Amino acid sequence: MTETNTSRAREMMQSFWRVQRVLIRLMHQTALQNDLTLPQLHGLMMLNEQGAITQKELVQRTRMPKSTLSQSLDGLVEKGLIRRDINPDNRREVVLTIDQSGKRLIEEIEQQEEGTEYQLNQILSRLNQDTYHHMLTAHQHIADGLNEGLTDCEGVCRHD
Amino acid sequence: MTETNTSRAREMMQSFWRVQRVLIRLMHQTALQNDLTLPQLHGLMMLNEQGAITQKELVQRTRMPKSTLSQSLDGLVEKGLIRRDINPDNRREVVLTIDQSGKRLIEEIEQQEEGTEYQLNQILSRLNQDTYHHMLTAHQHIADGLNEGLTDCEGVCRHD
DNA sequence: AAAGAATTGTTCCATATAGAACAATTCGAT
DNA sequence: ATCGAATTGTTCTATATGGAACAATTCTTT
Repeated sequence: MTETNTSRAREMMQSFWRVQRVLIRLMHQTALQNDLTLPQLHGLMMLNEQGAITQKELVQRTRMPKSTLSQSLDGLVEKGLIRRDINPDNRREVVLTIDQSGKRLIEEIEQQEEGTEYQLNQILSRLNQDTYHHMLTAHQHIADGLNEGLTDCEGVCRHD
Repeated sequence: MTETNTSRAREMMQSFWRVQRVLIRLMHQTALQNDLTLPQLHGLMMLNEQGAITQKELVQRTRMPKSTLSQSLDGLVEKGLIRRDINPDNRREVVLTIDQSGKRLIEEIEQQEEGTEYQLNQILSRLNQDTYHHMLTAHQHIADGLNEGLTDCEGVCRHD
């Protein structure tokens, strides 16, 4: 045992912070270069993968506050990158659909060599399988653990 | 090979995002409960470990923008948690020192059972050594890789 | 020693962010 | 059918954040 377990938290937070700050800065930069905000980029990427989903779902996936999301989407709609349609079966719900131009933009962003995504792929490709997968596993555990702590039962605690 | 390597970036970003959002939210909460902002908490914790350091150093360690830091410190000084002294040997530099009350506050925060640190330790203690260390290693690689990309030579590229 | 460059912090400002109040719709119970 | 509760999004507002201009000091060159 080379170190006490009692302050893994500290070490881990710092480790996380280091990556986090840089990552955010880069993403932000990438976003700006493409005339988007960070939440917009994040949302658009998620939409690109998921196809048509409701705003509620997008909130759950991205874990952004719904107000932030709602406002970000305005910009995306204005630019014609996505569509906001009311679900006729439940008119409270807004269904988000990515447009062709949106898909194209994401593709471009992926290809930009100065872009975060490209750079990250370079870096990650030098990481060995084990390390990479352990990292993902660890993240999963941590995210799950922390979410439990929040006692947020969204979509889980259904009372019948 | 279960998956293509080409889009690790995507996967990794999402993984990171998941943890990040929750972590920030919790830290923020912890900060608020102790009447601090997030940068203040971050700075104070760092100071607690490092002892007396200059603002410049703190910027480097936390990777916060100096403006954010400068403003956050105001609050900490007002509360008497830290001291800002001018370095007589270089009067541009401000030396930050944590006060007894600051140390005490950090200790309290560490102990708070609802606090992020406590919760994180709980979660992390359930993670096996390998996974944990791989994660740290991966983070290190990523942070280093990304920082290179920024071509920021602060404190590195000294021309003699 | 004086002028210009570099370093270190601070202040100002525009933008991003997220909580809270609000509006619209649907669901459930009577 | 109607009222109240719950769900889903939007708008409003206060705060956090970070870039850029600025001020003070030190270093370098002549």
